[in-house]
Amino acid sequence: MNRKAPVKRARAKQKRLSADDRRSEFVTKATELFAEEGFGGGTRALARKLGVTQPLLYRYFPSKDDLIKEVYRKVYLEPLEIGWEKLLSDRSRPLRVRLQEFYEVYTDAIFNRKWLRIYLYSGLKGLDINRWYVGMVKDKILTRILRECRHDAGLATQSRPSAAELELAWVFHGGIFYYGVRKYIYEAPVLEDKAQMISDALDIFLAGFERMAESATDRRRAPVKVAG
Amino acid sequence: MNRKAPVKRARAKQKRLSADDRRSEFVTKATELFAEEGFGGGTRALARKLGVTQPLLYRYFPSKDDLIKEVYRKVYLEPLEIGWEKLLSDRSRPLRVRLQEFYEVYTDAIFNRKWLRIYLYSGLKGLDINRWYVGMVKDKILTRILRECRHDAGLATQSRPSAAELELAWVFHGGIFYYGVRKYIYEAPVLEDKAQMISDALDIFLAGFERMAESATDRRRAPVKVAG
DNA sequence: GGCTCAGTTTATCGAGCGATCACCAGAGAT
DNA sequence: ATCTCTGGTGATCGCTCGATAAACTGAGCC
Repeated sequence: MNRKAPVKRARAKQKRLSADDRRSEFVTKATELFAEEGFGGGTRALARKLGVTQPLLYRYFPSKDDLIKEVYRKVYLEPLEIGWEKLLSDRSRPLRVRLQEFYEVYTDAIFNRKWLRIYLYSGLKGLDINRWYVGMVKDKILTRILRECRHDAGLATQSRPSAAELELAWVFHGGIFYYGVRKYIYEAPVLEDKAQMISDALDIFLAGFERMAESATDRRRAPVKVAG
Repeated sequence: MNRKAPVKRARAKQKRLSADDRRSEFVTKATELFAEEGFGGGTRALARKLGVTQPLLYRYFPSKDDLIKEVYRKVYLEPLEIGWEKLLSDRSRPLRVRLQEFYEVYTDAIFNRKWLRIYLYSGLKGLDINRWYVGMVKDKILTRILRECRHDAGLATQSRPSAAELELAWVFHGGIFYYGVRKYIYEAPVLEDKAQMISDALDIFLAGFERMAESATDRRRAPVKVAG
């Protein structure tokens, strides 16, 4: 399977890669191309990026759509490699520190032009994988964060967070996410210190959570349909 | 200029609209089409939506690109019709109330599938008009909000907000914006009471601003490069 | 050397795209 | 009734797209 060093490396014009290498090269360059041009990017432009001809693509993928699916898989699964559970749930460390570190590594993983653009393009296509990712963020990140917050505040542990809590977490999460969009999609000037931005966002989120927890039963304004 | 009621209305197949009507019909339907399909949407599909033939488009627009520009103009200028300045700067009303109302009418204007999708598509194309809009949000909304916040907190009025303040406001604004994205782009379930979401986001933003104002000089964590 | 097999290219197809041009048709003025 | 002006159509051009089929080529094996 693994091609073993063909001895004569670095030829002038290296053609004839191993099947595995060529295939992953297609996926990599396709990710770059689609990130810039959208999924309307052409197979000929892609081939040009690899220095090969266009029909070669069809030796490795039955259709352009299959290539796109592979790009999705790679992009969406990449940032999941970090050990989220451990980071967020390790109660031997202060909550504040855990959250700070989690969002630093999470944004390290997704705050780049390639990831964000592919994510937005696929979101606009309304694909299932996008919905899956959003659900994953909700279940694996936000719900977990809220559980830790409740524990930290000495509140009863709920199996699922309330809708209001979840929305609070979403607005917090979305605010951080939008920082990446401003920087890498809109290319607008942002506060360069990302860790500081996260820290400030955390400050107000945690303060907001405490406040919500304190006034859980005696909300100043009319409560809506919040259960309990 | 103004076509005067052609008397015989409501024909079975109303062809032959006035030039003005047909032109704006093209823009309207093109907005819908491009919102769904992206700007790669075809001129034939557009013509089909109007019930006319494709070459007719070129009686009204020199090229597809010109049509797209018109769509941009319409979409980006639409939400600007609200009287922002008055809403935000009317100091006879409590700040909290002003902010709540502003974000309610602002999100009423932009939280719909058409606007958000066109906005994201054009943002991905990296067009000048998008940068212009982001700068406008910064100057006309966030800067103004921060000025009112500083006034409300009894702080000295600055000509321009600090980078940290601005980032705080951006994260807040982005969090609200992302609510719209979740609802209309990702079509994910959201807390349906939009006003409540805004209210909660405002709570934590205002609390965060106060906190930042209080501890402006004696930050608990190591200050970074914040001026002053 | 000659065979084989896998990676690559050349040539090409049919469909769809944006755009152009000559022509058509119907309402209003005369 | 006829003319005219203009909104609208039919046919088509050149190009690019995704995809296919057949031919080519070079490394490994006998």
